[in-house]
Amino acid sequence: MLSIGKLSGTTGVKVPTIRYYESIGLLPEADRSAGNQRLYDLKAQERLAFIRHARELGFPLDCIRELLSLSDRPEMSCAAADVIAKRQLVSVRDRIIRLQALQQELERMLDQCACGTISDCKVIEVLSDHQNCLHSDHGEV
Amino acid sequence: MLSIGKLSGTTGVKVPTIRYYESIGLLPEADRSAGNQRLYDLKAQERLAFIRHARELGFPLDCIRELLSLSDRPEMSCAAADVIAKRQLVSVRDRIIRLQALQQELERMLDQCACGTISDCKVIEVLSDHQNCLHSDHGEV
DNA sequence: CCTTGAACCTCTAGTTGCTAGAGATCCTAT
DNA sequence: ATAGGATCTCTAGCAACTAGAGGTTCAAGG
Repeated sequence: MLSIGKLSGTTGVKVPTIRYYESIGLLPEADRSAGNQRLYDLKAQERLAFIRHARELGFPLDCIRELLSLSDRPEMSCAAADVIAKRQLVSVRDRIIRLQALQQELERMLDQCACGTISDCKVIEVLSDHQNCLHSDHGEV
Repeated sequence: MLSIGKLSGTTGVKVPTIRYYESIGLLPEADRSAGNQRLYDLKAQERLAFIRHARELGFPLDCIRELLSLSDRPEMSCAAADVIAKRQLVSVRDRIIRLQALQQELERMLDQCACGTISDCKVIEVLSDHQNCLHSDHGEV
């Protein structure tokens, strides 16, 4: 059985984050030592590693919650898991597209700037006047 | 002089967001009508458009605060504005790289999945076992 | 065995950039 | 004059944590 600190060490998830995951029910309530300190077994460790990996892949916590509950039902069809992953892929692709547009806009802005005074700074100018902008709608990134 | 609703209409920034910007000092306190309702002139409108455009380009509010204070000093060198924009460009590029790694990982995960039951679902498997993963560190996206 | 200090505990509050709602007031059009 | 939409202030909530206060427990060294 591992202490929360060791668990943190083996999974790379910070101690307060582990407690946070427990508090929102993503991890089950941990067993406690005589002195009320959390103790974790291998299963908890695997569950946390799963969460961490999914977080690294950008899945929001409620998707992870869903994926975890799916992984507890091995006999079910994996279509639901696929749907979640596909949704995530679409969102990642979308964010890439948007960010690439931003990148171009920022590059253009910087390329044009002769680096004189603020009054003829293209950075400020482009930001001030939407007409100078190639794109009309960026949306959230 | 425009009401907050009209200002919202012309700039595309939602009413509560405008009030929020005022509350955090990004916009100056607006003049008020006899009945205590906010009134905006052209200058306020321009300032808000600036903010909106910078937000669309992904600048965080404290960067925008800095850019706004720069734009108030037209005689200064625009080097500082360039630094902020370059920093933003670096961060955008970095996020693109990370997202592209995620995209590949998700694609690989989905490609491998034969869509049977959860027990042989590659999506769940990849998430469960970091060894199945091409990338070791994704960091925040 | 005792002490020291690191690790742990709970709890609250802060972060970023808003958004949603309650309950009251104002303004405009009929 | 009144109906309704728009505005006002204020609080609370969202994601996904992070930071800090103030107190307890554990493990290693003397």
